[in-house]
Amino acid sequence: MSKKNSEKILGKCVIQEILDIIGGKWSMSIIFALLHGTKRFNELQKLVTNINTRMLVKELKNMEENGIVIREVFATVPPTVQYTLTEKGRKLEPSLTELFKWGEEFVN
Amino acid sequence: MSKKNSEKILGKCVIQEILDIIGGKWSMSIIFALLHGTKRFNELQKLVTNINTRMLVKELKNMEENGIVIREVFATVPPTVQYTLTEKGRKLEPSLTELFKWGEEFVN
DNA sequence: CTGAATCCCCAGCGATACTG
DNA sequence: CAGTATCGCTGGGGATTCAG
Repeated sequence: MSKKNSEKILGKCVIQEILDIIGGKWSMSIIFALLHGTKRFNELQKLVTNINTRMLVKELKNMEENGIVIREVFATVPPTVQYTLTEKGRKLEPSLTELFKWGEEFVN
Repeated sequence: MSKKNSEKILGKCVIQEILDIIGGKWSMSIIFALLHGTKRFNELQKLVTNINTRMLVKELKNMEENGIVIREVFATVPPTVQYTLTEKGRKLEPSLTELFKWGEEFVN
């Protein structure tokens, strides 16, 4: 990492903005779950261990506003809602992969 | 990312443990600052914009307990304390670099 | 099935003043 | 210089219930 970049990070606080988007307790887990493809609300709740309805709704809404996921509603009975990662969301995969590699090596 | 890995992440909540270590508001900024080498408490406070004494102390202590940084005290007058990234800490650089690349491309 | 609405709690964070 | 010690807040997060 160049010195120029580190100045940007610390000076303009890019990190803070990044954390606003994916720093939530469940954001990264949700993104992970969506990396394998579109999921329904229901499926996400099962995949992301211990998350409750309220937080899942909240994080998904937040992620939608930040252009990380796309929300598609189908007027069926019962209702069906699908969540899909956007390009912006999918491009987080390298970051998450690196973090995960680090976790595997050093956590515990 | 393999399906096997994603199960580990979501099932055993590795992400949560990672976020416990580097999910704090200032942790990543501090690590960034330390990537260029050992820094004194004083220097860190100048480099990490807008952080206050209490939080800097707290994060550094937390990072020390998690084996991210090493704290060295010199019995000089006035006192000198140096903080240095450990191997474990330095190996976070790829993750931070990826996150930063993403931020540069998509934030704003 | 997919949320919206409430209520509530506490941990994370900030500001400031003080000390060896 | 490098922290401690207090005080206070606010908002992130949890549990639960209701609704279309």
